[in-house]
Amino acid sequence: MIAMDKYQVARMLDEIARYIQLSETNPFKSRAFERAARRIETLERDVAELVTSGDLYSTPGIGKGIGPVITEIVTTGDSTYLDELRNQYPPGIFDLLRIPNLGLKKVGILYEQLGVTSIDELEKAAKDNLVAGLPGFGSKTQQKILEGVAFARKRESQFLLPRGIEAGELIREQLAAIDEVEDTEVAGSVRRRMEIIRNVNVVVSTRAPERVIEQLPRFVSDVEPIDEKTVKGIARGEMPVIFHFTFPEDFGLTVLRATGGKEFVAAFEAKAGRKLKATNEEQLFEKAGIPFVEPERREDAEELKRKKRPSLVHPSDLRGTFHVHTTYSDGRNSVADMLGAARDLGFDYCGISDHSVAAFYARGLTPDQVKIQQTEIAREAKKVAPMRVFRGTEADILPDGTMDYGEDLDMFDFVVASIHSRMQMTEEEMTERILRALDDPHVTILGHLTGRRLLTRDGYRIDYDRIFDKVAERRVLLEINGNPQRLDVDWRQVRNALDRGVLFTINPDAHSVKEMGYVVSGTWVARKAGLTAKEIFNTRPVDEVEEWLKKRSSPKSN
DNA sequence: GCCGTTTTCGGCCCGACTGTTTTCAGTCG
Repeated sequence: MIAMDKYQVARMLDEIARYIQLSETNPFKSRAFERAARRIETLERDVAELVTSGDLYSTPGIGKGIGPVITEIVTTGDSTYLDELRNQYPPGIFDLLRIPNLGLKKVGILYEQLGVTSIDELEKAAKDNLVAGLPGFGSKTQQKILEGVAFARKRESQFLLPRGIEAGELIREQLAAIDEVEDTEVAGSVRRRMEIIRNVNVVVSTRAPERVIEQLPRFVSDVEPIDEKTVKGIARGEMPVIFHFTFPEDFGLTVLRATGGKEFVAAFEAKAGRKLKATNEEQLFEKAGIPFVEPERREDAEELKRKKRPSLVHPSDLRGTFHVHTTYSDGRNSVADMLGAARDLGFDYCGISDHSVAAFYARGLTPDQVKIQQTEIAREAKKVAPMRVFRGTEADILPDGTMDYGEDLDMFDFVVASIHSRMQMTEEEMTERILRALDDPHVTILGHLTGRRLLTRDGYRIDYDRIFDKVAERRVLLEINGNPQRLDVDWRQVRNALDRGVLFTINPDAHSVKEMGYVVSGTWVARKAGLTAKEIFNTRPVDEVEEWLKKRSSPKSN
């Protein structure tokens, strides 16, 4: 028996489902595989044991078609069915899904009829006017495809921050193992924790740069010099890495310059007055007589003008969090697993909030299902005591601004109000919609303010001033959504919100145990905006939080 | 492909939007 965990099995079933969608006209066959994947994924027992015990076929959604596929995967680690499907299509066919409004059906047609297997080939076909004549396609679709190709190309040179952090730290470790390297630092936009980056900057302190440069091809490809102190390379075939070489006595200044931003560095150097020798940045600031400025606060020179430096919020300040999904809706892990993850983070409290019934696509819960979940939460809460557990929901703000669940929201300790539908309203309509939701006394937290998906789609347009004023007036918490694809609210808007009296909460919007770590990415936003612990609700002690939530859920106080 | 006190075939399936159609298919959240 090969050791396959349930997630590996589910991934293979999902891949089969995608291939079926490409080729089959019957949408229900692919959906059956997806359903089976979800079933396996949310299994409370070992998938291998399910197979050996013979209970596989009494599992809902698994019959004589999918059952043997799962059995083969679990016993051999492979699927001949999946291999056949893979052989029918070119590798990389799913790359085409990066074009907006291209789904599996259209990709299937493009491949079958025109032999299109890549974005380049798609662009050529569209330019040759071959796409417009296909069934289900027309001239507008062809035009949109060309726009989509341009969109995807632009995105190819941009990356979400975690990719840069991972690449930078890996290279840093590898460099540190070289004898001639005395010190290293990841700098640039990665160190400033910009949400979207174009490259990774690494500063290398050494007496023998040429000896280090010789070894760079071990970590990156396409190594080429930019100038005598700077070398460029490509990590993992996609991420540009810029190496800044320096002697140890100039390490401090080189790190500062390579970290940026331009405006900050210029103001710093003007203030320092001369080129300072320093083996690290702290020493550099000290010699310049300038209190240290955290890298996140260096987008402009404002911080240099300030007399007092705020102590930026740190992940260790967080004592708990809200907005955590479970297998009851679209999360990948059980209530017990998610609470365990919160406890492992050292939290004193955790709020569970699955989707509401209107979020059909995310398997939102009916009120009856909520009752069942709350019974389970109560049971699991005992096991993680003294950590406290709050029973919440991420309820949809409906298009008219009323809240999903209506008066049934009384069932919850807290309510995250979010928009998941009808996102193309005008700014005025969207603002009114959110303002109305904020007037509902059940609402505790306003979730992912703009609904943006970084590198994928812009958020909906809203009147920030009016919404922040209402959030403050209603004493609703404004979520800082820590999912690196969202990081919503944008850090550039935070100061405005703060000035209007808004209180924040850093939430992971976790859909798995691993994503509980998104509370850390949430602090990136807070820190870039200059927030301290006192402006973040979930740095408060659990008794205070419980009291606050109780007050909010009794309508009289509102 | 799965399912069935409406059981072996026909239904499964939310709702808005877009572009393609001339009544609907594909995409998205």
